[in-house]
Amino acid sequence: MGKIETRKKLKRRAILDAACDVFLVEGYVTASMDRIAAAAGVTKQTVYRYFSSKEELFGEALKHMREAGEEEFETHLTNPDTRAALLDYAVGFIRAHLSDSHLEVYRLLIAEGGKSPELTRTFFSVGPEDTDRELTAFFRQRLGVDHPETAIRLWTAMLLAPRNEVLIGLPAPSVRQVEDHARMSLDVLVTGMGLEVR
Amino acid sequence: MGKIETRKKLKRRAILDAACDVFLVEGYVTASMDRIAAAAGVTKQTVYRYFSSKEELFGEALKHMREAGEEEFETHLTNPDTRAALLDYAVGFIRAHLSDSHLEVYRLLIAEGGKSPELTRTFFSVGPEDTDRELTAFFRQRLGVDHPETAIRLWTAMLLAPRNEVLIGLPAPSVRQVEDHARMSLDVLVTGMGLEVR
DNA sequence: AAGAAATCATACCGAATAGTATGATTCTAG
DNA sequence: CTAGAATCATACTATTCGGTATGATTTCTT
Repeated sequence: MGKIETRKKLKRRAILDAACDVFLVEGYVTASMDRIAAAAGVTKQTVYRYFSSKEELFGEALKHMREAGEEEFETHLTNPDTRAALLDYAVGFIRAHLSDSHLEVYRLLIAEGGKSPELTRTFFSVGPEDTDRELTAFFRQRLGVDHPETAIRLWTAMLLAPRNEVLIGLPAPSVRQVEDHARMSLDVLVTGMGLEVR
Repeated sequence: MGKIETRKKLKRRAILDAACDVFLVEGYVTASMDRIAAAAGVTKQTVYRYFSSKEELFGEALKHMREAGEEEFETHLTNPDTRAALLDYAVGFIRAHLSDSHLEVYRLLIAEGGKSPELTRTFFSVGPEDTDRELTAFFRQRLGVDHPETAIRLWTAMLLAPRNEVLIGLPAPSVRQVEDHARMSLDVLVTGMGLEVR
């Protein structure tokens, strides 16, 4: 019983997967429902049985991406060695933001975000919230910073430098360069903000 | 004599101006040659007399934007007060990158840059080069930093935080917030890198 | 096995678009 | 003033795309 239910869910997933692929590669405007249907191994009518319009499919595909793309580099924050915890977190953060999937999603959202800001806002407002909370707690408890928002903001900005460079066509940094950059950013943050890393 | 030459140049400029406007607002795919022609107060055939295809027009429009959008916040670097020079430079830098025109160009390039990386690369490789050279010289001469690349990279990254936030739909910072952010970034840089601001 | 739901294959509609064609009209050069 | 150009106005072609319609076929339920 309920066999058709699971089949339905599978079809839905297949369509969403295909939609993500096609949207990420081609962008919202260029991607066609025919191509998405073909990529899902499904007829266009089937696509329309699950999603009433291209716009709705796009929105659901974005949700799908977010759910699929959740990373957990905040686990590093449990390391008792404070400096190692921060360094590992930083490297994980940078690497995640340099991954193809992250870059593609970011490109897509920035591109389409000009016309529908709510979309961009809702997308970005959900993902990082947990991580942000954990990081804030870490700064408070382990570094003794009462209001760590500024420190986190500046640190994050420094960590995102490689991603922003890659976005404008510069070559991706090597593993070694990522580590160096993480170390450097952490040092500047710690010294610059007068933090005590015991 | 040569009256027709100037008329030709004016028409060309008018078309390029219109193309920039339309491309920036609608994006490459959505923008139509009909609308661009209309915005330029010109027939589509006239557009095609000057530019052989939409793609060529897009490339020329990008060049046009770059030439039109050159800012000179590096003039602040001549201020004999070192700290004031850096602070004014920072504020100018942030404000420029928060302007609508900058944001729009950035969005357009990031969006279209996924498919044609050379375009993005060439666009960004020309503009900031002068500014970068002056800033490098400043760090060397006035701050005594032999290899200021890292410092400049981290500083720039911090300064770009507001722009990246605006890009993902967060509200634009006030004038006061921009100044505070510039001050904070400068302090963290100076202290963090152990620079001597005399 | 039989009826119902989902899916397929295919064709179609209306709108939009890049690019071309043509003939009339305006502007410039000599 | 006149010849040649640039431009205009308009229409056309071929294609693409979002979305719908239809009738056949497969898949699940009972």
